[in-house]
Amino acid sequence: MTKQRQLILDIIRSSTDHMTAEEIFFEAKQIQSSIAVGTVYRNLGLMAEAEEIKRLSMPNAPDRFDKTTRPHEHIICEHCGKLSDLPAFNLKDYIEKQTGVEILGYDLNLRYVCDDCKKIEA
Amino acid sequence: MTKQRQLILDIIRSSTDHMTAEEIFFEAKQIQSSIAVGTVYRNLGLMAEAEEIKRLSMPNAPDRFDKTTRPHEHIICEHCGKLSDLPAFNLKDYIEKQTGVEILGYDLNLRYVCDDCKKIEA
DNA sequence: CTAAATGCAAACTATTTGCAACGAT
DNA sequence: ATCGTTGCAAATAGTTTGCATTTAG
Repeated sequence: MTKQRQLILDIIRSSTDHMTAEEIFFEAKQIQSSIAVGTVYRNLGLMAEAEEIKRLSMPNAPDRFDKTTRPHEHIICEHCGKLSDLPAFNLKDYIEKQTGVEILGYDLNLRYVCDDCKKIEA
Repeated sequence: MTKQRQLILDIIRSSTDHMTAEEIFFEAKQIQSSIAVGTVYRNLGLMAEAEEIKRLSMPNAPDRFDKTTRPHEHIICEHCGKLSDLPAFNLKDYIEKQTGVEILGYDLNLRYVCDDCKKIEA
């Protein structure tokens, strides 16, 4: 656990958002200006692998990193792009029951229009 | 409808697989060697937009293109990487019931171990 | 005829990697 | 001393774009 890795982890843990590697890199630079982008990517990969954080892959967008590793879902507003958490709702069981296939895991991104954008639309 | 666009569409429609842009490009080259990679990407984007085909975004992998636009799911073997179709099972309704949120759409990738790989493992 | 699409090449975004120097044990 | 990690820079993968030329309607 180097100070760079600790710094990256602290940034993710203290963020309310799901940050991209680039965002994490810029925040890290504020604190340790010598930090390299490669170091950020390397540590994000390692920590995701070790399941200390979770990597979120979004279609046609940079990966984001989630401090919460316990199960929950993600939903993205098609208007403003805001990404929010949704409590887990046992999707794995439902899918296994419906398909009869043993699911090891899944990646899910839900799309909607958030309340703020709905107001603007109306 | 140019001959390039028709060619790309024919390749997708006649494939059993979910091809990447690169794979489509190479197949197209066999038939029209002058075709440019930019043309392939441009047409794939336009046809996905027009919902003549469907773009599949997989984590850490190039996009794939699906001739089938009617609802169904995708499942990937963690061992051999084989991507298969799964019949639709009303996931949107289930999610809307569970979350109380109106879902416009979703991207889902399921992970499992396919039968062939299970045999090899055992 | 003319607007749209092509081919080509260069640009771009996100990410990975090789390597010499550095740092923790 | 040693082995993993860093910083740096160059490389890579996938995709997009500007522009002069060609083509479809």
